[in-house]
Amino acid sequence: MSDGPLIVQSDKTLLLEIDHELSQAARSAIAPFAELERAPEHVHTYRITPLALWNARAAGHDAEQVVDALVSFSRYPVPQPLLVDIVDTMARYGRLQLVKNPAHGLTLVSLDRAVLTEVMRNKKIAPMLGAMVGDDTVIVHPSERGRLKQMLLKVGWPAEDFAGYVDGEAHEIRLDTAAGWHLRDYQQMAADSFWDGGSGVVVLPCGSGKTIVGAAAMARAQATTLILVTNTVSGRQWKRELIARTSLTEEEIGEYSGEKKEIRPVTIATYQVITRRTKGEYKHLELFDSRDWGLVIYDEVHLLPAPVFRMTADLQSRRRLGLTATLVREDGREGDVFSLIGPKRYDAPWKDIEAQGWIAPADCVEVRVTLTEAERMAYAVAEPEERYKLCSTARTKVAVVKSILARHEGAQTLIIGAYLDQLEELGAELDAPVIQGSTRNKERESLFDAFRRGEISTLVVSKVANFSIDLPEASVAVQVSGTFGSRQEEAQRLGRLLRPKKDRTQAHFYSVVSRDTLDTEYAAHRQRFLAEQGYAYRIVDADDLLGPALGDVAQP
DNA sequence: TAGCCGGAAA
DNA sequence: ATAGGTTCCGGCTA
Repeated sequence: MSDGPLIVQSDKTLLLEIDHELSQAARSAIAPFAELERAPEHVHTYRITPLALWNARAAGHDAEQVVDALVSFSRYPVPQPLLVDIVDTMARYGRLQLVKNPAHGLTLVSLDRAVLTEVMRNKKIAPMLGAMVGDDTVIVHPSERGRLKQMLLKVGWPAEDFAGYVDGEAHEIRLDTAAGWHLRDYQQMAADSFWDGGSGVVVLPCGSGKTIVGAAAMARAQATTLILVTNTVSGRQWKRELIARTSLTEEEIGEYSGEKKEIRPVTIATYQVITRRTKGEYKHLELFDSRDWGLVIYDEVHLLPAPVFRMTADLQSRRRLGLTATLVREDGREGDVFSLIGPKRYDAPWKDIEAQGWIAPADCVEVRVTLTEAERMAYAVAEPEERYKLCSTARTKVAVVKSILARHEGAQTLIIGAYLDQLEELGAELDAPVIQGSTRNKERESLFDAFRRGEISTLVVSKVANFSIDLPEASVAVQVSGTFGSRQEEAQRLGRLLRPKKDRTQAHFYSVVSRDTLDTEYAAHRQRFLAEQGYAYRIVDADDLLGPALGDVAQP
């Protein structure tokens, strides 16, 4: 095709022309194996990475499909060396296999003698391996299963793990569908492809019911389950949901958190509490050994802290399910998620779930604010480490936030920011309560409840809202500042709005950004993940907010 | 003695 | 690279 939307370059970047009529089709064709790097107005840049290719491979795509996607949407002839490289890279996945050998236990097998020899010679890998048995098989110490996979990925020969899992202690868990609900198609598919794959990650948008996918996995496993979550409040949401949707009762579910230390057939623990150390010793490792867990679920797997990676390396014989809305990590440890939790087993584009009506459509607007002369000058002379805070917390934003609120009078609105001073100021100006880290769990619950009941219409929240807090009624969010340029943060924040609304109306997400400053740069970086999911931000001048209603602003 | 609060740690 | 969130713990109050 000579007029396709895609330009394929030999440096492994793909340029996608957004205004082309086939751009959507091309986007979904390349999404399984390419990562979005830049998303300005007209041309988006994707990159083909080895990890993305291996994920595609684990998901059942073969090199032929990848090549076909590139060739059919490409405007110019696709560089032949790139195609060869894609075929070769994809062929690396699974050349080595971890297999349980009836006589020798865990083994690493390859029909390709040279590859096996190459990795056996590697100084870091050799100590994990035992004796050769036969031409193509080497013994692996079972305790090195996870670390070996990490290393093999690092040297470019990711192993496919066929060594299987222990069943764990049996425990009856059924989905309680009597109450007139059933698994949605994508939830069923996610649970099935996780189970068939053995271990791995399911990526679904915020608000699409990831907990239910976890419950479905538990019902498949029929075994005791350890669920790891980011904080106590989210753990309690899990518990409520499991009681409502499964045969599990209150007594069968334990909370292992800062406040309680219950260990039950299904135990929900916070990452914080298990990574807690006293005198350098991990205090709560007992949790992993206290029961013969058949399944470990990692909620918000994009936030998995380093010590949990280390512990997970020792849990390779247990089935592991990672759940997240945004697999991108800001620390570049995607490879460790791949080797220790498993490949991506299922993901659905946010826009597809939206089209099916399971999440609310969202209108994303970046509002550009012009700083006052004084603010601009303060920014100009500020030390580099002060600059971001200065521009993102500029007082001029307050009036803009007010005018946005005026436009959505009566809507349940969240004001989200990263700096507490700014949030306090906004709370005072808007006469709205502020929820931050120091807000006690009890008060949080009561404020969130009041918000859910509609008694409070505006809530100012700090990074506490980055985690899975369920606020189905929120339909407008105004972001006033963020952490660095965190893509997953932006996605989580938009995610607060995506539970479908009763009247099926759309959600509104505003990002208020100071013009001509770092704020704009970071905002652009944060938007990348959502841009990849097909959320097109409109940029609106703050002054225009005083003009015609936003919905009437002409599209560029 | 339970619950609340503020500070320290990682 | 920074600010902020989380948990734990010790002191205070009723």
